[in-house]
Amino acid sequence: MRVSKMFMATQREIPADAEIPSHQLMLRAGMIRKVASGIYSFMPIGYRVYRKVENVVREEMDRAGAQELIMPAVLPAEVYMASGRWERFGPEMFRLKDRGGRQFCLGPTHEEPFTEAVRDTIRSYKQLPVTLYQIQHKYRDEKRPRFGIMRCREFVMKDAYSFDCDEAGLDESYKTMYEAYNRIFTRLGLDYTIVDADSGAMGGSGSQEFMVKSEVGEDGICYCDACGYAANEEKAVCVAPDQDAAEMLPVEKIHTPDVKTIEELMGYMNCEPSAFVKTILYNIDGRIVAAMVRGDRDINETKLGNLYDATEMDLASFADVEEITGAKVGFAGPVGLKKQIDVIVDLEVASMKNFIVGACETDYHLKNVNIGRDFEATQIVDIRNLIEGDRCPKCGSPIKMARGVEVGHIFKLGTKYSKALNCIYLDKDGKENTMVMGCYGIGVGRTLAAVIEQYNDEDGIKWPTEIAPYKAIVVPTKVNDEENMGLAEKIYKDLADKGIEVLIDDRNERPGVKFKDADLIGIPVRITVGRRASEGIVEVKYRMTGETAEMTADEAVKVAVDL
RNA sequence: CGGGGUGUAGCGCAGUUGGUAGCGCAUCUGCUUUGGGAGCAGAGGGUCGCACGUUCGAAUCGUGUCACUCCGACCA
Repeated sequence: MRVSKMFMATQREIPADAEIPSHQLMLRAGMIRKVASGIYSFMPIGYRVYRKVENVVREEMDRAGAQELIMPAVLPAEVYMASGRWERFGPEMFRLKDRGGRQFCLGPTHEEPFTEAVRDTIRSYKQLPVTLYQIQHKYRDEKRPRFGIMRCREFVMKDAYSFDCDEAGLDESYKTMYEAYNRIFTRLGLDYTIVDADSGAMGGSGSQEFMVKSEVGEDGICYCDACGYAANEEKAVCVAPDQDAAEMLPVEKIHTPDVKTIEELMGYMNCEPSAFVKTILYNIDGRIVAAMVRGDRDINETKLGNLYDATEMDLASFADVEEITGAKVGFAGPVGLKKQIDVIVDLEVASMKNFIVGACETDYHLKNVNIGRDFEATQIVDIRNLIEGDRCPKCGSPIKMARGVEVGHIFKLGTKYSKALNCIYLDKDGKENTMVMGCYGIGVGRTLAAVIEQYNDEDGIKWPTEIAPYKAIVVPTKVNDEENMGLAEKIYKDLADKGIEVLIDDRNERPGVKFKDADLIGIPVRITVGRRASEGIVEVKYRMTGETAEMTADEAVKVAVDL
């Protein structure tokens, strides 16, 4: 490809609304264009890279025995109604109507259509197991699209679904995908971690996420260097501390006018935040629930929500809080609630004695409160976030925290969808059984962005060879000089003839401009034809390392071929 | 969903007390230049997000609306 003919416009200035390196660089390199919030076009350079990522994914899925097909992006409402997800997805689902008023949506994920397809095709255990996949656009009307292609409303996902006779089969299929994922992310050159994850809205018995460690990651990762434990913050298990052996003291009511936050209370009562227990009221699918964690801890809404199989949860409204506690917001506590509600107590709180809570009376707190004596817990469970330095649930060593970008997620779904959609097969005995499913996703665009996050410098992108848009770029420094340009053209032709993806920057621009562009779009090898063109000597520069070397044109061709 | 910010040329931005719009980069032409985003001279390009209002007159003031964006959505 000739750069002079290429549909590409690089930009010198950083677009104002791009926050993270991958987003800025993709815009500057002219790889993508925003069409609306969270909706992007891929321009030629960007699309080349995108297709390469897609192909790595495709090759490894095929190698693992999965079969590719494609489902529609536009799906009728009924497809999601049997599983209950038409309602459950809520406002995240893009919905539309056809001219006859029938309801459709843009598919946010495809468990249902895949399950239907298998249900309608497979009758016998002899046809199982099977793993199907597609690389298809997904649509989710995200609350907050962010970071360019990282979190989009329209995005491309490779989603695979496995169907097995039983749990043991699922374990096998899952393992096969697990291995395929490792090959994919390794081939893409990513530094990633596999963490235990919450199965969330997908349901099911277990799942793991493939996380690319990155400052800009939206997920918190907890990991242990000592034993290798790694989990998403949402899922990371907290260990119950030792029981406080102190004697129970008599409850005291303390006047605390206008003291509503833990911080104010600390100052007022001259105590550490760990002496308090905060009682937070949630509205979980219309039901008000109290959750209690130590004053300096954070409630893990995922863990709490899972107790109730929640679809929607939020903090209770002020009105609800006042009605239930009989006090203004800020004085909620487990003692003296005006209505009978569930009180979920964090494991850690259960080990505490004589703590301070809101009194359910405006301007008062209670001191020396104890579980069992002063109030009853509905459940004592782990509902807080793990924090750096907490004990590892596996080996007890201090836990470390990092941020990560979730590029892949694998789930053991079990029979959630197969049961709902009646996806059954006949076993050896001619008996009907429900298929056991797994599902496996990779965000193609997000993975691409994650690669850039890990491979860039102040000059631009440094593509790993596997997914570089072109392997090499030939840069003649003087396009009007016959000798110079002639040699450049020869190298270009040699490489092209050998099937190497190569660019020639034949623009009548100053060398500096060409170098800047080559660096920005991140071509792995640059072959500069310059001063020593008459001797047949060129300069080879490696984008990844910055190394340069002078060599003959033929040697340079060989370098690019051998890449 | 809550709060903030911003909408002026392809990109980044300026525009004073209201008087029909400017800078840098990019683009086009010419000459010079040619190893890290060149110089000079010239040129083209804007319903000032949209609507309504105030006014003799609105990019500027008011109201509404849309879009984009950031923070928060851990507060008891």
